[in-house]
Order: sequence, then C-alpha cells, then structure tokens
Amino acid sequence: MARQGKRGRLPGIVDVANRAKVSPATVSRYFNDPDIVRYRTRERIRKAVEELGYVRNRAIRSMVGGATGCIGLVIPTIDNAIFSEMLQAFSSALATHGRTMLIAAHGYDLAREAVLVHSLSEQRVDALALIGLEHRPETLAQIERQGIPAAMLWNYRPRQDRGQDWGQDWGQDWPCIGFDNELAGRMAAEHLLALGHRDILFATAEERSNDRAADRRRGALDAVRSAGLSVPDRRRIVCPYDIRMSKELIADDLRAGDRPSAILAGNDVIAQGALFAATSLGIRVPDDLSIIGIGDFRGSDAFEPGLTTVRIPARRIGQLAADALVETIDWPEADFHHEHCCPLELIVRGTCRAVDTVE
Amino acid sequence: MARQGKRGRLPGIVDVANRAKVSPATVSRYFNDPDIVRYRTRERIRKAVEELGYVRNRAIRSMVGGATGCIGLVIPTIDNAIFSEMLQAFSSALATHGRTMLIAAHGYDLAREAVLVHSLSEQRVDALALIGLEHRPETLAQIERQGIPAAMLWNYRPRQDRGQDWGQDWGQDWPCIGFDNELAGRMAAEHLLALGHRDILFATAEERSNDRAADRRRGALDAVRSAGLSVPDRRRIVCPYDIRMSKELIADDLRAGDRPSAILAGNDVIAQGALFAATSLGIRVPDDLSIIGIGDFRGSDAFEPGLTTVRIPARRIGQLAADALVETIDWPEADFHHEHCCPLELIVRGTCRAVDTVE
DNA sequence: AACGGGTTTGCAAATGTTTTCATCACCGCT
DNA sequence: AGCGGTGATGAAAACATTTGCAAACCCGTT
Repeated sequence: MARQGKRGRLPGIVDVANRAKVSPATVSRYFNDPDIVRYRTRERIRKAVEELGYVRNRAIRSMVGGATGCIGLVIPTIDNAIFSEMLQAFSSALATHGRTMLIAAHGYDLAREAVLVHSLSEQRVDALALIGLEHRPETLAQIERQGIPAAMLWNYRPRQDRGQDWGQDWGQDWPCIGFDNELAGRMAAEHLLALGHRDILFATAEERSNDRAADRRRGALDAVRSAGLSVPDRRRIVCPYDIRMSKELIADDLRAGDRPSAILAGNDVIAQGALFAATSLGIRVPDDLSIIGIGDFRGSDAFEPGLTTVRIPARRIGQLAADALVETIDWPEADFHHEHCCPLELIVRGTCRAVDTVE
Repeated sequence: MARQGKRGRLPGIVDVANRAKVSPATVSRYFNDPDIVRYRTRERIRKAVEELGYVRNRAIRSMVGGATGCIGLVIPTIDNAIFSEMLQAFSSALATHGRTMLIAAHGYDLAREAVLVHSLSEQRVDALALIGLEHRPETLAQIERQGIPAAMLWNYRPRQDRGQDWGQDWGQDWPCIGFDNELAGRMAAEHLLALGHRDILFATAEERSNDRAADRRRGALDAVRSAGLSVPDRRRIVCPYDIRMSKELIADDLRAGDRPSAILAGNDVIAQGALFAATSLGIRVPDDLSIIGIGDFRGSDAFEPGLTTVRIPARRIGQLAADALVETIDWPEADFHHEHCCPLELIVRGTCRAVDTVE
C-alpha cells in the first residue's frame, strides 16, 4: 500500500463545520476573531479541529482580500555574517507578530533583485523589505503597482538625497530604516586621523549594486580629504566580503613594501581578513599597523586583539523593520512615517593605536 | 493626494483575458504551459499582461490542488555561521527550480519547532526541510498527517538507528540528507590521538534539542575510550555556539592550570573561540596546545594558524536537499530513496601538531 | 406573555485560478 | 464535398475561505 497518495484531501473548514454542527462561517470566525463566538461553540469547534487535524489555509485568504501572513525579505547574501544578526532579529520579531518570513538572496545583483521581487509578488507577500536605497526602476515600479507595503533597510539618507546618485524617481517615499553609511565611513576615518595616522590603506567593497559600500567609501575619503590629505590610488583596494580572499589581497599589498600605518576596512569581514594578513606576515597589530572595521559583527569582539570598529545596530534595524511593516499591514489607512536613522557607535578595542611621533 | 488605498483591486486573470479577448482558461495555460497556446494568442496575452501589470497569484493555486511554490526550511538558528552556507546553497538551488524559500528559526527549541512546522503548514508549503533527526512527536505527526513531503538534514544515521535515542516511532522513513556526526567526532578525536595527544579537553555544545552535538560528542568520546583512555569530567565543558562566550569559557579553563595538550571543539565556532582564548593567554598554538574543530566554516581557513577541522559538505547538503524535495514534489508518485550520507574530510591546517615525546 | 436590545450564528455571494470536457477551426486526405 | 484527426480555445465547475446581511437566539424587563 506504501504511500497514501500525495496529499489526499485534507480536511477543510466545512468538514470542521459539519463535525462541530456549525456553519463554515462560524469556524472562520473562530480562527480570525475568536472573541465573537460563544464559549460553548468555541469548545465544539476546538474539539472538531483537533479530531480532524484541521490546519487552516492561510494561502487562500489572499483571495478574499485577506493577508497571507508572509513577509518577504530580499537580501544581497545570506552565507555571510553581514546580515545574519539583522535577519535573526527581523525573523523573530515577525514571529512574535504571527508572521513568517520569505527570504530571497540576489548575490549583489540588482537585476536579479528585480526578478526576486516579482516572484515574491506572485506569492502575495503582505509586505516587502529590501536592502539599500538603490534599486532598479522596474523593482520599484513593481512594488508600487502592486501596492505592496515596503521598506528599505540598512542604508539611510535624508529624504531629498535618496535617489540622487542613480537618477531615480523615488515616486513614493518609502519607509527607510537604517543608518548613515557615509557617516560610518567618516567615523572610522576620523578615528584613525585622530590617532595621528596619515597613510591609510582603504580596503573597501565592490560598489556595483551596493550603495552602502559606495557611501562608506565616500564618507571615509571625504574625511581624510577634509583633513588636507590626498589618497593615492595605490592606497585603495577593492575586497570581496570574504575573510580569506580579503586576507590574501591585503597580504599581497602589505608584502609589497611601503606599508601604510593603518587600514580602514569597509566592513568587519574585510578587517578580519586584514588582521589575519598582518599576523601571517608577522606584522604586529596595533604596534606596526592599525586596523579599523565597520559592523561589529558577532565575534568581532573575540578577536585577538579585539577589533576596533564602528558598530552597526543590526538587531535594532531588524526589529524596527519588522514592527514597521506589520504596523503598515495592520493599519493600511494610517500614514506612518517610519524613518529611522539608527545611531552608530565607535567601539574602541585593540586593533588601533596612536602613531609614533618620532620626528 | 497621498495614498491610493491599501491594495485596491489588482488586475486578475479575467481582466487579462478580457483585454486579450480570450478566456481566462487560456491565460492560465499561457502561464502554466505556454507551448499549448498558439503563438498569436500568446502575443496578445503577453501584451495584455504587460499593459495591465498583471502578476499571477501563486498563493491561490494551492486551492485547486496546485502548488504554492514555497518550500519551508526549519532551522535552529540563522544568526550564526553554522548553517549559512547550507542555507545559501539550498536557497539558490530552489531558485533555479523556480521555488522560494520560507524560513523559520527556533533557537534550538524543539517545542518551538513544532509550532513553526504548524505555521508553515498553514502557509501550505509544498515541502519541508528540518535539521536533525530528533523531533517532537507532534511535529512528525503534523507533517505526516498533512502529507507534506519532508526531509531531515544535517545528520545521518543508518535507518534502523534513527529514532533510537528518543524512543520515536519514525513511522515513515523520511529522506535523510546529511553526514554522520558521530563519525565527525571520531575523526577529530582520532586525528588528535594519532598525533600522540592523551590529555584532551572536550568543548562541545549543549545537547538538549541538538542530536548533532550529542552524536559528535559520543563519537569523540568513544574514540578515545577505544584507545584505552578515560576522560575525567573536568575535561569536558559545554560551550554555546558563540565565539566570544566560548573564548571566555575556554580561557577560564586554561587559566586554571593543569592544561590539556589539545582541545577538541564541537564545531568551528567553538574552536575559533578556543584559538583566541589561547592567544589571549599567550599559549602558542599549535606548539603548546593543539586545537581541532568540526565544520570548516567559511573563513576557518583564514585563521592564523589555519584551523585544522573536519569539513562538513554544507553546500552539497543544501543542494542535494533542494533537489530531492523538488523531485518529490514534481513526481509525487515515484518512490525515491533520497538518502545521502555525505563524506567528511579531515582538513589539516596549522592548529594541531604531534605531542613532544619527551620521555 | 410580549418586548427590546445585544450577541451569535447561518446563508449565500464573492474571491482568482485551474481543469475537465466539449467545441470549434483547420488541415490533409480520399 | 466529406471525413478523420489534431490542435487551440472556451464554458463552467470546483476549490477553501471570508464577509455582509439578515435571521435567530438569549436574557432580563415590562
């Protein structure tokens, strides 16, 4: 007899209704608004549900204008420490609201992002969260056309600056919950400058399809230029978000001689790579070389020496984003202004020290 | 004029049909099996879809017995390196099959796992992937009752041993795609033994709701006992999957004097913590202390010295699992035997060395 | 016993898509 | 011209649920 058939006729709401001797409508109410059904009826239904093993079908509610209970998150990558804390916070905040998270990764490719958004629309997600401010026009158009509540995460700019770089028509002012990436870059740079560093290597990420990386680099460079310094091209390298590859690239650079006195890394992963690169070459950190990162990922505090970095309030962003989206879903009329520019914090640990004033 | 109303009447399949002057049935066919509709008709529909911005509603297909295109993954944690590579592989393999991933994390709590499974059932996922072999009876019953194709990931045991420890009735023999955690523990232990280590500290994870951790610990302990050694209680500590906390716990232990000659860590995160703990105490690795992990997570190769570890084929597991589930969905009749015990590999890097034979 | 108000419940329509079956159009062949 | 067959399309039923509206019910009051 083997398998009893793929999914042979699950009990539906009317089966429950029959068994509990009520109408399907009442069963529906039992689930969606239990308080309006009388206690005794409720008990009968509860029993019927239990006996039949009925599981209500949320996917179908979308038909009658209801919500699916799914919220989509479109993210550049998951196999990386970068977003994992935010992800976790987002997902568990959603769970407390009784929602589930549909997640899709595009691998830092905005064209793929557009197709993912379309595919999530097909699933009729109740809301959508995207990372960053830069998106393809199709992506935005799709979201707007479908009327899906959406939020932009992880980057924040004052409203008027939002579409500027990529000449977008930010028709709608989407809620935006993130932090000022430019400021993050600036804070890191200023810390190094304050310690007397004048020769800094900038190891930042590829900026295609990544407005955050671009903003951070800009902030960092602005800061050192404002200090009257110039940054020669050989002091700028592009690293992937991968410890080992960053380590190798940076080691190559350090080996070449004419070492900088400090490295400013576009994020903690790159900074960790830099730290290992230094160690592998016998360069002492922070005595011979200072390193600063951006992110303060889980574990960055455990490194030896502890990584000096600019902390991104990742959990807070995830939590706020989840709350904001659920709020927008539950009160579609209200005109919330979900705008959060979360504060950054310089975390001073052991990888930076003041440069020797030997002159 | 502010907001144009939450989600005012999206175009449906019949709107498209009217505009293209065909019946809804044909539009449906256009999406699900384009080849059977004539080229000219197809073009008309394509145009209508484009003009109306129609997005088909996958959520509703589930009603008519169709699939939602969503596959659920229930996982202990996401804010950690442990599963991230598998996750990524799983998700992108699903994407190539045109499916999306619904993900939910229970934080190593099998009771919560049960409610997540229920909640994913409500979404009518087409299939379900769980981590580990140990699950609450309700969880299994739920899946079986709903007839949801499911697979167990990340741990593998020969079929007859599966439910043994937790006295389960593994009614159905679920597909199982993982690796032998007991073997992983044994391999790590045997490597240390082969290098002459006799005094090993076992830093493994909490075993409640975590069969993988239990299996690894058992495998490791078995190996050393088979070698005729005994393991005193003070040589066993329980660490969380967190670099910093592991570092602290292990540092406390090492500081206490009477140091072991090696540490066997339950996974790479713990091993990384151990490595930093040693560094922070000025203990040289591998000269004064050997460390071995399990996992070979992204970045473990970049550490200084490179972490010796047992590699888990995480990407492969994710890929295989996705393929297996999609196959089961697409051919519900076929009786596949998806059983994969993926091979492990000892990766020798720099954190272990042979013990000095000083006698 | 009739009444009145609020609370519960049932009826039936509506939702958007898939699928079965029937029809229709068209083609080549006799 | 008629026939058989194939390929494309349409009509309508079915799917599981929600919801507006109206009826029924309950309980205390007159």
